Order: sequence, then C-alpha cells, then structure tokens
Amino acid sequence: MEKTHSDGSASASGELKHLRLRRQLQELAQELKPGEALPGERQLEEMFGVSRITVRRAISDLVRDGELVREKGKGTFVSHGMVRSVLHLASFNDDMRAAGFQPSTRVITAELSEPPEAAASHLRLTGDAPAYRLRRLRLANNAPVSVDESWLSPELLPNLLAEDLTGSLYRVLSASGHPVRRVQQTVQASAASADIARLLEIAPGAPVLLFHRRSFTGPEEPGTPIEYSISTYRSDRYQISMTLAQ
Amino acid sequence: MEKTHSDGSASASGELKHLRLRRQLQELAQELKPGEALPGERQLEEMFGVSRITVRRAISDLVRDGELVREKGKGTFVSHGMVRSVLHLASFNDDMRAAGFQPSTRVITAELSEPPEAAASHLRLTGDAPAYRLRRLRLANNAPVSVDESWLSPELLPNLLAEDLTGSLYRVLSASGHPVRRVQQTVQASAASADIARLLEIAPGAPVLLFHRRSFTGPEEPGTPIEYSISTYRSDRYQISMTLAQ
DNA sequence: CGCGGTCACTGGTTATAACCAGTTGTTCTG
DNA sequence: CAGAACAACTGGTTATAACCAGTGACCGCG
Repeated sequence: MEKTHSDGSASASGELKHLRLRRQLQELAQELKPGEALPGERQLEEMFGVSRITVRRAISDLVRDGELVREKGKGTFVSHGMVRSVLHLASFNDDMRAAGFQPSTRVITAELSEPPEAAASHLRLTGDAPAYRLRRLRLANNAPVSVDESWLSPELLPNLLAEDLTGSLYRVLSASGHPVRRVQQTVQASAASADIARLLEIAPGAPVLLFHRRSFTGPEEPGTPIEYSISTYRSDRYQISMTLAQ
Repeated sequence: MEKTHSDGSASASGELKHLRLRRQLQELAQELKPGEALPGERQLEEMFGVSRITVRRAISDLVRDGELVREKGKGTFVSHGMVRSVLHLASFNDDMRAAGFQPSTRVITAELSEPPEAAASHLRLTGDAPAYRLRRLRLANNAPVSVDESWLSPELLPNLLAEDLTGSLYRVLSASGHPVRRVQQTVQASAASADIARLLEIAPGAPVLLFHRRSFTGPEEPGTPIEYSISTYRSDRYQISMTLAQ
C-alpha cells in the first residue's frame, strides 16, 4: 500500500489532520471511562497514519479543553466531571457536597512568608512584615478542582498554623472570632501557569477560572481586612451560576 | 562562530528555550505600543538563534495569554487593555463607557433560524420552529471584546429584525414592551473555538470567559422566556467584579 | 527478599524541511 | 489609470528526526 505524504495544510477532504484526529480521539475517549489510558502517541501515529506532531497537536487541544489529561512517562488519560457554584459566602466543601461530590483538601503550604504587594496592601502590612501563606489543593472525589492561595493577617490570627486547615478556612476564622462578613472579588478567565497546571493536573495554558478575593471581618463597614486570596479553578470542573433581577 | 545545536529539552542554563524566548518577546513587546508589529517568525528565529517551531511556541503562549495577537499574512502584534464588569443587568455599552472605552457593535448575523436544543427549550419552541438568531461582535475602541450569540422569541418580537441592533439589545426589548426583568446565567472559563477566536482576534484555544444566559420578561415569576444567549469574552479584556456579604 | 540498575515504554522539547494560504507591494498590460 | 499577475513577505500545517526526562517492570546482585 502506497503511503500518501503531506507537508502541510488540509488533507484531501479539506479538513485539517489535527482537527480530524481530535474528533477521532474524542470518540475513542468516549468508549473509555475517566482515568482510563489512551494508546501512546507513537501508537496513535501508527493507528491514524499521521505524524507524531499531529497526534500531539490533537491531544494538546483536548487536554486544554479538559477532555484528556497527560502525564509524562505514564500516558494520556480520559478526564473527570463538573461542579456549578452559586456566588455566595458558602464553603467549597458545601458546594461540592451539594453537587454530589466528596470534597477534600490537601494543604500544600502553610507558612509565614513575605506576601506579594497586593496581599500586603489589602492586609495593611508594612515593610517586610510577613503574612500567613496557605496554599491548598481542593479536590472532589479525590480529583483536583481548585488551588487556593490565601494570605492571612498574623495580627488577627496568631495561632493559625496550629489549626486544622483541611476543612473550611472560613470556619476556622469564625471559630477564631473573626467571621468573614464581606468579600470583594473579581473573576476572570486565564491560562493556567505551569505550577498551578501541575497541581490541577491540567496542561499549562489550559483555561481556568481565576478568582481574586479580598475578605473582611468585623461588624463595621467595610470591615477589617483578614484574607487576600487567589483561587484557580479547573474550567471543566467548576462554573458559576447566578440569578439577576431588576 | 560555531553554532550550538539542540534537539530537545533545556538549554545549557537549564531553561527551556521557548520559555526564555517568551520572556524575551514580552520585553520586546513592552517597547512597542498596542497594535505595533513584532518582527516575523523567520526574523525572530535568526535574531534569537532558535528554530521556527520554538519561536511559534513562544508566540503561541503569549497569544494565548492575550499579550500578543497574530494575523495570518500580516504578522504578530502587541495587544490591547481590559474592562471589569459588575454583575448586574447593565448594558455592555454602559460597562465599556464606565471603563473609559468607546463601545460599538457589529451585527454579524441577524436571521430567523432553527435554534439549538438549549435555546429551543428555554424559549419553549416546539418542533422545528425557528427563532431569531443574532450574532454580534462587541467592541471597545474598535477592538473586539466579546461575541454575543442570542436566540430570541419570534412570538414576542415579530419585528425584531427591523430594529437597530447595534446598540443595547435589552433596550430594544424594552422599547418593544418586553423589558428583561430577570436573568439566570452561568459563567465558566473555556477555550475559544476556532470561529469565535477568529472574531475575537485571539488564538483558537485561548482562555475566554463564557456566559450562558436565560432571560425572562413580564411581571410574573419566573417570567416569560425571551432570550437565550451565549457570550464569549476575551479574558484579557474583560473580568467580573462583585461584593458578597453576610 | 529487597534494592539498585537497566530497558522499554511514556510524554516533552527542539531541530530542519516542505508546503499551504493570506497579505501587500510592485510591475505589466490593456 | 485600473486591474491582473507575480514576487516576497506573512503566519499555519505537517513531516521526519533526534534527544531529554519520567515511569514502571524486570532482572541481577548482595
């Protein structure tokens, strides 16, 4: 059998090879369960008669869309599910449970450390004054959904590092006498940085939902700043829901 | 001078070539103004002594992050600015003006057409009943910010296609006796599809903020469905802001 | 039996090359 | 002078190739 050869642009049918392969791989993935492995890249290039770079391109697109997951040395796997969250001062754990998932939290970092400018400014820290830095991976059914990076006031929370930080942070703040009463936050779409991507098990550059949050405690308006945080959610496993009226 | 040659992995300094080049290109872009062109890919490979695929990789990352913009046949350009929107029933135009941008709207499609299942379901259309389909590109200072794809009820709006659709759609609905009183929407991060990417002048796969919206009119609760829409916003030019309290 | 090394696999990076398709500017012809 | 054709540029796609680094299984040695 004579092999047809191509150095660029669309195939005979007018469709780009990587787009066609992408669809083919989607179909292949649908016959598998979450966590199951696809054939390796070199196998796929034999199976579909394309170059490895075309295979990688098709897989990269699917990885970015959250349909596939790649692990160096191990392979490429079928991906997971999604949570929809209403915007309110609810805990991650409650949201996950409401959606039928089993939440858990892995504390990656809990330390006193010098905060970035935005956090220092919100927490009204002067000079090189340190703040608590918590970096936590939030999971649903043991699959990563978000990375929360929080900076907290050491003045208000002298014993924070002695607390159990694997549950709701807001519950911990409340039990310490500092319930979060008000939050200002922004939401945007972004591309996952390399280290966040690794934690969330997504490709660097995959779309993520990014929250920047400034939290306040105390009864007065606007309240005393207590937390500055950046939360990064996997786009395939988390979205926001709301009702607006006038 | 002897050319050093590499077939993979990190350079002598331990840093991946495409990451180093990415930083170098960021610096180069900072010396330019939005809209100004970078040197072409083949020039960049000469300038930085890397292969074209490495140049393309570095540029792709910056395009995905919204820092650069690529146009086939024309070149690669420095990118634009950002709007922050509070979640409310405000118009796109008002939001843009509030942020100091000059809004405009380009109507790409305005037709009667068969709606997708989700739109038909919301609008309570039966069988093959058509709906109005509006596809509009929303711009700020003549640069694309979002693509709005709306499906509207022909029953409530018999003369919609005769209206001026380059302003606020909600104002048109209001003037037709059907003010939007309530909206249910979800927000997620997603990767731009090829056709949306083209309209928004971003790379296919770049992160975008995706709104799915169900709008209701009329005084009763929940109201009469009048619009189903999907809006896709460039992540580098649009984000959401909110205050939550308890 | 346990640990370390090797091998065969995995994905990741980078190279050169070829070709396609879009854009723009210049030149030639009617 | 206007339009068409051509050339030189642009980014986009795909190929083959080489090498790197991670993973897991298997084998050999202590």
